[in-house]
Amino acid sequence: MGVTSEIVKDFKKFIKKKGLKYTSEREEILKEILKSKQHFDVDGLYMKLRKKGSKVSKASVYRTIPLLVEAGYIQEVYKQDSRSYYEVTLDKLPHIHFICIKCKGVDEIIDEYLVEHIQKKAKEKKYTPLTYHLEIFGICHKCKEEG
Amino acid sequence: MGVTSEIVKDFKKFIKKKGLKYTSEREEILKEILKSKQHFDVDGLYMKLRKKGSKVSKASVYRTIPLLVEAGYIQEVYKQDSRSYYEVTLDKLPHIHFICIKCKGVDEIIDEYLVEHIQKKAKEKKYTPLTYHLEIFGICHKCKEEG
DNA sequence: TTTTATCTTGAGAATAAGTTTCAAATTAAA
DNA sequence: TTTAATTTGAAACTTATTCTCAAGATAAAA
Repeated sequence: MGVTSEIVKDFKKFIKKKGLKYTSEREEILKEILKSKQHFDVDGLYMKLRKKGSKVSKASVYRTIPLLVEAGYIQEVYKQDSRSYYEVTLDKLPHIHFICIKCKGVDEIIDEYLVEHIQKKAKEKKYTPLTYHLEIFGICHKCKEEG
Repeated sequence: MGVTSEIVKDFKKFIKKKGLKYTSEREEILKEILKSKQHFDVDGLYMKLRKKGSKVSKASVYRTIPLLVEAGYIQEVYKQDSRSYYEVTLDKLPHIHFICIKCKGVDEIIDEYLVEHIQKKAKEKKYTPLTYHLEIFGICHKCKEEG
């Protein structure tokens, strides 16, 4: 059994546990998302589904995403121009985004130390963390050299 | 001369340098923002101005904020429900924001350990960090208990 | 299988933050 | 002043996301 079907099975269990109903639309959306290897937004995801003949509505995409976030399969990684971008949570490691204020370039690293640190801090505050962003705004090496 | 009038003077210089015109609206908005001791959003700031009799428009508030960000007096700290929140840039210490997705409450802590850690990571990437924010979206203790 | 209660769906309307438009007002240099 | 350029307020516009609701799907129970 592949990783995808494993996740699909778990998602079904998750949906049931919440007293919700497992639908083909929810499964379709999850499967399409699992194929994405990069950041995605609702519009792009919806387009991809439509192109392959899916009849799923944009409203359903919007409704399914919070479930997938809650289940831990995806997470919001950043917002840009009032649009949210998500990615598949392969591991639970948060990304650090280095955003250069000059060239607008985004560099991304994964930081294992941060995971534990955030879990610890959240515990101190009695928070249940679902997703988190760390953005560092600054100047990249290249722009620094160019003055 | 107080800190505020010092900043106002600098802002005027900044505006002039950009070839723009220094207006009473821009000064009014800056002064009101400098009074804020917490996060603020455009709507709240606009309300405060109106309550004290200001005739400034919301459009002008929206137009002035990017200038103040560029000048370095304020920074965006997080976005929630497609609304941006800002704060006065007093020090460069990063805050950790715990944002409850249910009650919308924001809890803030300052984490000195994180400062060093980020400096280290930035150095590895040859980045010159200017400011950074860590936002943790989740569910607070109170909302968790309430189900 | 049929019933029944509940949930979900699609389509489009509604919402709301932020942007844009434009004529009138303001700025500031000459 | 005069004049050219910028800014303003008000309202229209844009657009991501949410909401509404009737019709359809799900699943537990009969």
